[in-house]
Amino acid sequence: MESETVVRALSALAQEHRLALFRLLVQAGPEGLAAGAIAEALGVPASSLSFHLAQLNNAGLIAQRRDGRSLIYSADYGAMTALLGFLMENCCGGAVCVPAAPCNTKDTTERTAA
Amino acid sequence: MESETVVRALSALAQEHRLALFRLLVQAGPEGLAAGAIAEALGVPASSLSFHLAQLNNAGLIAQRRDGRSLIYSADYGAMTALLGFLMENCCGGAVCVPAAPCNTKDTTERTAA
DNA sequence: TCCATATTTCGACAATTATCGAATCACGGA
DNA sequence: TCCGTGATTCGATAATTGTCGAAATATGGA
Repeated sequence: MESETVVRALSALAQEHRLALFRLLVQAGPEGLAAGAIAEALGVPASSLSFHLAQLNNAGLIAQRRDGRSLIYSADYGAMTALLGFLMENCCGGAVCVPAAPCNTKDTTERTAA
Repeated sequence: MESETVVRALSALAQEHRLALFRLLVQAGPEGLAAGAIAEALGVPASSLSFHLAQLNNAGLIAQRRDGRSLIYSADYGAMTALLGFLMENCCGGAVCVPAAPCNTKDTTERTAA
């Protein structure tokens, strides 16, 4: 995982609305939520939400799929796992002290084993 | 751990120089590094570095102590652990799937067990 | 085809952030 | 006390980010 990728992911999460949004999706599970439902849950105007969704999507933290007229967003657990792994990777002088795979979800992306 | 605290911590890490700086301190261990040594290692002007150190310090991610004329900075493993714990806390529908205590270091601050 | 709905893109503006030289502060040694 | 060094604060500037209404795009149904 590259440093630039990590910075983008951290930047994406480093904002009240987006942090709340991401956590909402994490809790919603793989089924995800429609953009409209998220906007209502967070009390954010649609255009603002769209901006934040784009940020998270660009950072690779969430996935997008279409269902009829709705766009469904869901958290990418694999990306989150990779991020946490990176942050821990040099903890205690280079030894990974915790298995960097918190959840037994089928990762949608690479696992960055190296 | 409050959402605002988390955002501040993530914001602090969401910057190339600060991410590199924090990781440098994490690798340096509890002994830490003097500001000057960090500036040289990262190739950043002293005043710029001071700004970034203040950000990380304000976010509670690093600790500061004085040794003669030098100010020594070191990573706060407890804060990092708390942050990772928060990010995982609602993973998989509310169950913490990994013990949120990656390292066997004596935490310098509170452990936020709750 | 035409309309209604779901969502994004555009555009303009306010607010925050990063940068870094110069000035200032803090400490130790002579 | 006075000087030198390590580090921070100040101040000005450039760049990035967040906000949200209005307009545009995409899709399904009549």
